Amino acid sequence: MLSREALSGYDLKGWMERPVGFFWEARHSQIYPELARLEAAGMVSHELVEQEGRPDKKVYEITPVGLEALKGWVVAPLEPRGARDELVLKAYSLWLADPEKALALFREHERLHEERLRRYEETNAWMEREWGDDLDLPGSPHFASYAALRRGILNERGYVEWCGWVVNRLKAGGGLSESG
Amino acid sequence: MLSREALSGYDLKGWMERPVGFFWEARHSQIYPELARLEAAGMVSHELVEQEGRPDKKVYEITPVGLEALKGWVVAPLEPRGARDELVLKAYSLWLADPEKALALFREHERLHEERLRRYEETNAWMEREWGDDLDLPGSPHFASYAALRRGILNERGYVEWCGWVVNRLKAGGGLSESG
DNA sequence: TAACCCATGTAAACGGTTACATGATTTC
DNA sequence: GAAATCATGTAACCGTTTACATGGGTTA
Repeated sequence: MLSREALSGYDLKGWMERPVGFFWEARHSQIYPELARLEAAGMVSHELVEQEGRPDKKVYEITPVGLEALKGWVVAPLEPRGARDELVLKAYSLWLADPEKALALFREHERLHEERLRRYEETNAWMEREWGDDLDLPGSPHFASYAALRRGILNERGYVEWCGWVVNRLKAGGGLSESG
Repeated sequence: MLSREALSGYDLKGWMERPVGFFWEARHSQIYPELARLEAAGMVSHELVEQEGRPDKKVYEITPVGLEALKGWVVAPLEPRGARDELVLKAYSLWLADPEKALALFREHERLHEERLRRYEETNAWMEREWGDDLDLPGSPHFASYAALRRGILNERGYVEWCGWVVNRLKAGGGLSESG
């Protein structure tokens, strides 16, 4: 985020909510110590900006050292972490569940992911309208934002489809495995 | 897992690798203390099984108390955690990357997820062949395993598609945002 | 004889969350 | 008068990972 523009800890927290929150999140209690740590490592530096009518803020920018480190990290090899999705974990124990309650749970999550998908697709449309040709240029930050969003959309689509599938099976469902 | 059959810590570790590892993972260093904790809480109990030619083992089974707790947990509400996918995080900084190296990274992950997808689909075919009609019964553990696997498949499909999309953009890519 | 499987644990470190803590300004 | 926004931090806790630790049996 700091490679795109200079931001305060509070700004970073805000970015975490909307565009970046689609694929990463962090609380302010993680952000502030991390900024201090990065500054001690020479990756970022800050400037105190005095404001009127609101608290002063520390605006951070990335240093040349930090930028080089970031560039290295981007293309560094990465072994994919094993997935950890609690709803899928619940699905694995679904055979033990009260069918009514299970149905409600999966319907709720279907709705939730449909809502997310809708928001992502709105953002997608906004990006295409607003940023147009930049989205074809891999050297543009707009392209990078768009790429991250695309992943979110495909993920949510799959999730909605899956929840729908589970809901249908539960609705049709023949009760327990042996009894009628 | 213990609600399906009685297992040792080592067995649980094994299950984590193949069928369960598709959606959850845990190291043995987490499993053993957790079993002890669950036993202290009355959720599971163990029996020492002596073996010849190999170390003795502790076989754990779920208690009635544990089973009730599990049934409650399955249908308990769950607020979805924000996604944390490091490759998507890298994608967000892709505009800073050496295009050659970025291409290699995403090609590698495309391959990796294609491979996973293939394995999942093989397992899927195996389940349909082997378990047949059980897969329609929400009260059957086979149905639950199948449901969890379905999520993995949809996820991998989306991932492969996304990596392919990024690779294509990088191949076509017009270099930096302003220069030629 | 080296590597791998079976089998079970502990200790230190790390990343992240929740809760604690403060306080002025603006909006409802 | 209450709630939300702006703004920054710390402390305790918790789940997880990495590394440490042991040791017999089997397979290549």
